[in-house]
Amino acid sequence: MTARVSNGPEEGALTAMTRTKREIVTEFRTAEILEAAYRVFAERGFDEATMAEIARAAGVAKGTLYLYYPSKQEIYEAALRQSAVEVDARTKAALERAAGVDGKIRAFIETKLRFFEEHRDFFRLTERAYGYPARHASQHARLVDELRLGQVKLLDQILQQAVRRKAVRPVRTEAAAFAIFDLTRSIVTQRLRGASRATLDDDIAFAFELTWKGIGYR
Amino acid sequence: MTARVSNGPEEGALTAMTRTKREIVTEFRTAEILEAAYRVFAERGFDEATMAEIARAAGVAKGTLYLYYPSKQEIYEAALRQSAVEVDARTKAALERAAGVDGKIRAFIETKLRFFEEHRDFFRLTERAYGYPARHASQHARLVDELRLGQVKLLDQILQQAVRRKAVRPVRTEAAAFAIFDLTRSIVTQRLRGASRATLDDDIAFAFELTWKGIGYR
Amino acid sequence: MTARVSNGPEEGALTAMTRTKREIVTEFRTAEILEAAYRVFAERGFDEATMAEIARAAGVAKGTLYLYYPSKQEIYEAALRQSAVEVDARTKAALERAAGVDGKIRAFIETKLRFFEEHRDFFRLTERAYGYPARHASQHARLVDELRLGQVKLLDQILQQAVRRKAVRPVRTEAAAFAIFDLTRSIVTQRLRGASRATLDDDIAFAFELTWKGIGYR
Amino acid sequence: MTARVSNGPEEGALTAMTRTKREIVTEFRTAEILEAAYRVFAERGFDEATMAEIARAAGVAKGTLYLYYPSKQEIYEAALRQSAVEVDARTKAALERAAGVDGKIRAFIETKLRFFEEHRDFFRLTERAYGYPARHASQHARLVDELRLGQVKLLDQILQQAVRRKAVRPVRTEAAAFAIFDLTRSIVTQRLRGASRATLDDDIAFAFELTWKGIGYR
DNA sequence: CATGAATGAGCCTTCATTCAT
DNA sequence: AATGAATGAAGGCTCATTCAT
Repeated sequence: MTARVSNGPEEGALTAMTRTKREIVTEFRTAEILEAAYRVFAERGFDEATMAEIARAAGVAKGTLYLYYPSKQEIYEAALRQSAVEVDARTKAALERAAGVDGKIRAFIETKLRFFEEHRDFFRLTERAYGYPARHASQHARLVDELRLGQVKLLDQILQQAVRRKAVRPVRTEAAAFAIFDLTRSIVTQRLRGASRATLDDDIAFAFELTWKGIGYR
Repeated sequence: MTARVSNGPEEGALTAMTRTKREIVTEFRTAEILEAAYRVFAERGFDEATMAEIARAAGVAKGTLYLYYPSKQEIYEAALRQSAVEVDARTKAALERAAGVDGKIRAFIETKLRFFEEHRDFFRLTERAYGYPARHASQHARLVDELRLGQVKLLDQILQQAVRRKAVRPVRTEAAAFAIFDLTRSIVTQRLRGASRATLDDDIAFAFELTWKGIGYR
Repeated sequence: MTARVSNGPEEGALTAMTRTKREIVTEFRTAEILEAAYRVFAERGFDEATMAEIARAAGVAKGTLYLYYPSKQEIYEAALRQSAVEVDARTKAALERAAGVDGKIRAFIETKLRFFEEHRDFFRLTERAYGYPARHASQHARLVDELRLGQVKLLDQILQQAVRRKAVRPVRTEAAAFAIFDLTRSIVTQRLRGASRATLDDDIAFAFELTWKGIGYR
Repeated sequence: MTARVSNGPEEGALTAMTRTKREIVTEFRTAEILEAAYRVFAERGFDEATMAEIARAAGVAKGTLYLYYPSKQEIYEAALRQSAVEVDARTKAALERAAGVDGKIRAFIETKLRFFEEHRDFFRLTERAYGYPARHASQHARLVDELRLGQVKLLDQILQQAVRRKAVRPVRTEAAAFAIFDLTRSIVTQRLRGASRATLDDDIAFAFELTWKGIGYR
């Protein structure tokens, strides 16, 4: 990650290389484990997933998992968080590129649908997270809500602006933001369960239209 | 299960009485267990719930649970199913009473919101069900989908009629039905998480308006 | 344990019998487990002892252990405590029976030596306890010290009386009590390690004489 | 281990120097590790101590420990042995300096009390060793007994001489040696547990007097 | 020589399910 | 029919030891 200028020609270079190598290996392992955990948690859910299975999926020994994460719970949260970060980044980028309130809302819907179309595990992971056992609720529920609220806020801000500019009717923006968020989830669910026979574009158009008319353009 | 041949008339009468008693007790126990399971599963989720806890909540011994249900899994499914039956019944009744497409859709939303407002456990139980481990997926996912589809179909039929009668624009009715179903879930979720500070009536109005405008009245 | 007077001749008797039976079984199991734990802990020490081994020694399944004790740690403490209680009881009884300061000190030594001669596991269990890991120190060390102090106090009281009556020279009684206690331990250790080829009576006489001369008879 | 044949004189010199360096480094590392192991084992006991902790305390990597010792067990034994060697050396020196049977016994007690007063870790390490798991008993118990016997023999020889010279009554010398050894331990234990409020000199005097009267001077 | 990442055996504990009473 | 004691499989986690760099 960080380039280092060394004075001594060999020793410096060696040290630099060693460090970099280690960092690379660590990053690689971390990513590998997360990727595996990702798949396993999506497939099984938190409780049914076993560390043995995650290890197997990651191609490492059980003990190795604990070199990178202190507990099953933390692997889970890391996987969840990483997923969220990726979605968030994509969504934000898409929203910035898009013009107009309608453009932004459509972009939101489209990004989500396209993203989850390719990353089904991700969606299942998130989806499971909502109905999580109460025992870990304090840590867990907070995280899930946080991630969800991040997304909702993006929409909320757009809607607030839209209301101020009278681009839509004076709707309760936060509630509407939640609604749009969940409606998008709804469409994704249908697609992933194979319930929707429509094309992706059709589903995007459908979701947008429903939303756009719902919140009342002028 | 086992047929019993009785010789005398009195013994027969006795058997009949006994049977009836048994049946009553059985029904009573079954209901008691289900009610307990219901609360516990809603509180803990499937994996975190223990048979011991359910037994305690039901006021019976652990072994007794197995006299009425063959496994934890089946208790869970029975609880889920019973919940669904109750919601279904309420919804159907409300839909019958309501007049007009708009009236029926509003009734659908209202029924759900009011019902879950009072039966939070029920909602949590259902909500958890969506993210259920894949191990039991074959049995379980099918059940959850079935329950969900039952509700969606009610909406779908209303929408189909509405489209035919040109009361709404020609939307893809099934997809719209799913959307309305999930939008309702969304509002309930917000209310139950304490996120919505609006009155129940406001939320009902909000959800209906969004939907109604969304599917495009004329 | 507690007798119950029942009014109904049969039902009462049945209930009473059932209760008693259960209590007996519970007591039996508890004793059985403790006895096994006792042997295993004496043989292996706390850390090297496994629950599996204790279960095997007790003739029950691993899970059964947890029906009677909440953790390995608690089994250990219970074993230790029971041992201590037994020794204490014996010692106290012997001290009461004995006459005179010299008689009581001799009785203390004799009781210990005879008891440990027959209950070697017990001694090893206690002996191990002194060098116990610091992790559990708070709970554990306190218990061990408590047990030890109980014994030392018995001796201390005798010595105090003896000093007051000028039966021995004005020695620091508590320190002397500790010394007598540990000297007894010392002799036991030698016997148990097979280092002493003397008869039990000889060892008792030897220990007493050393002590008695040490604290200074007149 | 492996002999190396050197061709040129310079290379030989270099090798010699390298060897010396290596030996120095090896000695240094060995001492460093032992010193660390020493502290950690005293603090935690054998089982609770981890190789990682010892490595950290020694300022080396875990793997390095295995370059100097083949196993945890052997590090433990080496630490124990080294401690014993130090005590033995001190004791022998003190005994040689002291005159008369009484002087020697007093010297024995004094040396031990003073030494442990400053090296509490050492005492705890030794103390723990007595209650060691039987699994490694063959190797371990033998070592502990050996160390203990070494000390006891020193006392035994003094006592034998004293008996021969009729400086004390004709007591069983080995048993008395054990007793003196354990009585010293007892006093140390009391001091280290903070139970004794007496000065070091008082405790030395107390222990000596008890012993000296016990074995019966004339 | 030194390192520390990787390994995997092993342990405590939980809990669904069974079965004798 | 009801009980709850007993079972034992399974899982998260630790840590001594190895080995590629």
